[in-house]
Formats: sequence, structure tokens, C-alpha cells
Amino acid sequence: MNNVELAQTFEKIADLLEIKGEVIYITLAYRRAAESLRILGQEADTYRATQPLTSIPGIGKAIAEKITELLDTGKLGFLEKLEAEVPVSLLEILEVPDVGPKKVALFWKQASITSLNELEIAAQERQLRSLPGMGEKSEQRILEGIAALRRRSHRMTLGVARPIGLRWIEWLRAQPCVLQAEFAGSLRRWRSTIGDLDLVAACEDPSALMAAFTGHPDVERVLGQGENKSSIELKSGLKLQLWIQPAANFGSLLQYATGSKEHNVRLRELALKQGWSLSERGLTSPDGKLVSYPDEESLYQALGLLWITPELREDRGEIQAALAGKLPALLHTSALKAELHSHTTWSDGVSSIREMAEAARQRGLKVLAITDHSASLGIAGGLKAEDLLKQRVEIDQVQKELGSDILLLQGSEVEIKADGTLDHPDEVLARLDIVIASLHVSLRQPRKEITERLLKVMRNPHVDIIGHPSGRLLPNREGADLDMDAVLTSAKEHGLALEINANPARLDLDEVYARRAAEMGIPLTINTDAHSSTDLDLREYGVSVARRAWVEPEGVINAWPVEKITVWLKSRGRK
DNA sequence: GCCGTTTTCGGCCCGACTGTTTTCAGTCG
Repeated sequence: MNNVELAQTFEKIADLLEIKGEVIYITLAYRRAAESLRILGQEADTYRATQPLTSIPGIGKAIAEKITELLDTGKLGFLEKLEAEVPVSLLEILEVPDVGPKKVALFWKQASITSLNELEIAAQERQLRSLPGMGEKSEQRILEGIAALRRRSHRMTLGVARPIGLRWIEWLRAQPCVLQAEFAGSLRRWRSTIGDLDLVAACEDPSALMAAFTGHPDVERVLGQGENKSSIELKSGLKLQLWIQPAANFGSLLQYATGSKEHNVRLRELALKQGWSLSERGLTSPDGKLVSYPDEESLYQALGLLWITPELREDRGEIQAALAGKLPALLHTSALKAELHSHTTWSDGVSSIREMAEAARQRGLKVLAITDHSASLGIAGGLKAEDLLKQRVEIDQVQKELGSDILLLQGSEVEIKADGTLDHPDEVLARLDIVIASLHVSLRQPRKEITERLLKVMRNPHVDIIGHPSGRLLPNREGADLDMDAVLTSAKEHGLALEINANPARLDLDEVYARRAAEMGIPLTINTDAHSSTDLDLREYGVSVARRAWVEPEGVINAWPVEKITVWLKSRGRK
């Protein structure tokens, strides 16, 4: 059982216990443990070989025993007993918006409803309104909720959400009373996928702004409307929330709406220890006096903290670090000097070598590696060995024309074939300036097989970088079922670099393994995998992964001085 | 169920909004 499966098991336990009516803090403990496992960056099975599971935050004696049972037997007696008490099909009802554990228990115990279909029929037949605490409106809301659930649009990638968020900010700032407006939530934290869009505004006439918001022409339904907070569903299915506060309190509001929820909980606990109570309205002193904060910096400062960049606000140690004055010095896009993964018209790119080089130079890059696909990736027009010789001539020519402003490297993104061999023979790889090996096909191989396939490639001394290691495609296609512990260990052993692919549909390595890799001292490389010159602007998405992974500039090859990059390549046997 | 520069027991974040209610419970973020 891997960490994701363990986490899902504990989330299921939490849901079932909540419906059962267990004390809320017990369910919270299971959820916290699940999250800890998700971000561990090392399989629990490997972890326990060197240190006790109870050293993981949020995991104590009871949950550690359950993990051990799951790892050793694949089963959990506690869960089996629980499932015999609480029907698992109730969990699908829990997904309905505005239906929580209390309502689920009510439907189950008082109306014998145990599935989504039964709930829908009962609502259609007007049987729910007679239950205690229910009425006509609640019944209608449940029918709407079921419909919303069925047409639910899945999470968006960051690359889709950012332009939408920016347009809404523009709209907000154009409204008459608005003094400040930002997007908040997971979009501001640069999470790789985004569910709903959270917006905040400072405005002295909130009711007018709320009316404009809920009356926007793109609105399909108004989900809620109040003085300080409203939420809408657009015709596209996207949900938006808007919070409004006076400008004097914009910092508290922005902080609150940015989250994450877990970060905010920790922050409030910290405030409480210092005798304050924290909310989106500001800090309340023990004698009930409310203090507002116009910006986030002053709010964090009031709690004795350095300002924490939104990317770190996930309750992964950032508050302790800020208290100790030891926040990481994170990477900025402007620090990137190199792009080591790009495609041109020689394979499936749309820009020429010259256009790519010019675009890279304009963006302040000092190194550009041209890494077109290898032959077997037929769909991408991959290059054969003889094509590489011809391409080298063109690269040399462009290099001569552009002079020393930018260093062009000839590389290849070599296909890792299903049997674990590479698409070019070693003598061809040896002639190149840099080699990326990537998985594109047969990603569904069983864990053992696909891990061994990748490890075999990593042992080849002519491979410098593993491109987008998992092969995932956001928001929906899972990556390969790799044993990442083994992959990271091998990268460390062979001095290989692992890529953080900056394409918002990839962001692969993800932040969990990027953090682990950096801790292990494995060099990371942030590349856009550009298929056009404008794709070079995707660098900021890759940087966001590194930032969320606490990676500092020294850990990223692209942020090294050019001389250090060439020294690294030489150390790998490149000329 | 977890955790400890107040505590190994007794705490564990906070407010807005909705609907059903005459003061509050449930849900959400």
C-alpha cells in the first residue's frame, strides 16, 4: 500500500466516523494524518525502516498501528468493523453541496436513505421536507445540489485558472467603489490545480459591489449572497466567491481568503496562544478590541512572524520557520539563466531554432538547449541519428550569428521505449551536449516493471536529466505508478538531474517529490518543454512548484551561473 | 486521536450565510 492509498483509507475512516457522529476532533486527527502521508515524499513502508511512524506529524500511537496493519496485511480490522456499521454508499451523498455529515445521518437513520439515487427519489417525492430541520427550500437545494454534482466540472489547471482570475481582477478593479482587488485561495498559492475561484475586494459600498457581482452577465446561478460574502456559479460551471471588507482591513481579508485552511488554523492557534483571536476581520484582543490590518505584512508582523509567501501557506512547517526567522530564500523567475528542454520545427515545435534562440535571449536567458524528440516518438516527428548531424550544422550557424550572448546546446529528448531501452545508441548520445530521457508511452505498466524500466535508463551515463518523471497530465491523467523512493535514490547515486516540467498540464516532478529531491541534494532543473517561442513564458509555473517545494536557487541548475552549468555538464562527461 | 516554552489531561479556529427556526444548527471555506 502506498501513501496515497493510505491517505485515502484514513480520509474514508474520517468521513464514516463523522457520519456515525464521532467527536469532531477524532475525525480531524484522521484527516491530518492523511495529509501528512500525502506530503511525506517517501513511502511509509520505506520510512518505517529507519524511523518510527510516530515521528511523522499528526501520527500517534493509534494511527501508527493502523498504518502498520495496512502495510503488513493490506487490510484494517477497524475499518472493516466501521463499514459494517455505516453503509459506504452514504459517502456519495456526502459529496452533495450543502449536505454534510449531520444531514447524511439524518437521511440514513430517519428515512433509511443510503444512496444518492434514493436521496434524489425521496426529494422528488417530497419526502425530505417532513424530516426535522428540513423544509421545502432545503429539499429543493438538495435536488439542485445533486444536479450540480452530476455536471461538476473537475478542477482546472493553474494555466487555465490564472487568465480567468486575472480577468476577474480587472473587472473588479473597474467597479466604481473598489479600492483594491486580488484573487486569493489556491490560485494565489499557485496550487497545480484549482477548484473554485476566490476573489477579495476592498470597497466602501459593499452592497453595490455585491449586486454587480451577482448580476454579472456570465452568472448562471447565485449560490449565496450576503453583506461580506457572495458566491456565484458561472454558465461555464465555474464557481466564484467574493469577500468584501473596508480597505483598512484588506490585509486580514486577503490573508484569510488565501488560506490554506490548514495554514489559517495554525495561525489562529498561534494568535490564541498570544491572547488574540484571529479572523478575517482582524485581531481581537482579550478585552474585545478589534485591530484591522490594511496589508498582510503588518498582520503577520503583529503575530511575531515574517511575512510568509502564499506558496508556502500549506501548514508544512512554514509558521514554525517564520517564527524562527528561517524561511527559505525562494527562487524567482528572473533568476533563471537557462532553458534546457525545448523543441523546434525539427520535430513537433512551431518555432525555428533561430526564433527560439532569439526569444530565449530576449527573456534574459544565457543558455538554450534544443532537445527535439527522438525517432520512435513518430507522432512528434522525432529525429534520427543522421537528422541530428544536419541539425548540428544549423545550430552552429545560429550560434555564430547570435554570438556569445547565448550559449546554444544540442540535445535530445530521448524516448524511453517500453522495454527500457533508449531510442538512440550510446555513441549518438555521446555526441550530444545534453540528454533528457522521458517516458511518453506504456505509462500503465505495473509499478515494478515501469520503475525498473526507468532505473535502467538512469544507469546509462549518457543520460543527464529525467524529463517530466511521472508522465502525469493535469488535471486528470495520473502519472506512472513509479516507486519514487527508488527513483530518487538512483538519481542521487548517479548524479542525475530531475526535471520540474513547467508546462501547467504537467508540473512534474510535483512539489512533494521536488521537496524531497532537494532535501536529498539531487539537482533539479526547471524547463518549459517549449514547443513555441512564447512557451518560454511558462517558466513561472515551474518556478511556482519549486517555491511550493521550499527549493532554494542553489538547488536548481537553471539558476546557476553559466560557468557552473557547463562545469556540471563536463562532470557528466560532456565536452 | 494528537499533543505539550501553561498542560501526560484537557484542550483542540473563526465567522458568514442559509433555512428552519423564535435562538440555532448545519455547512462551508
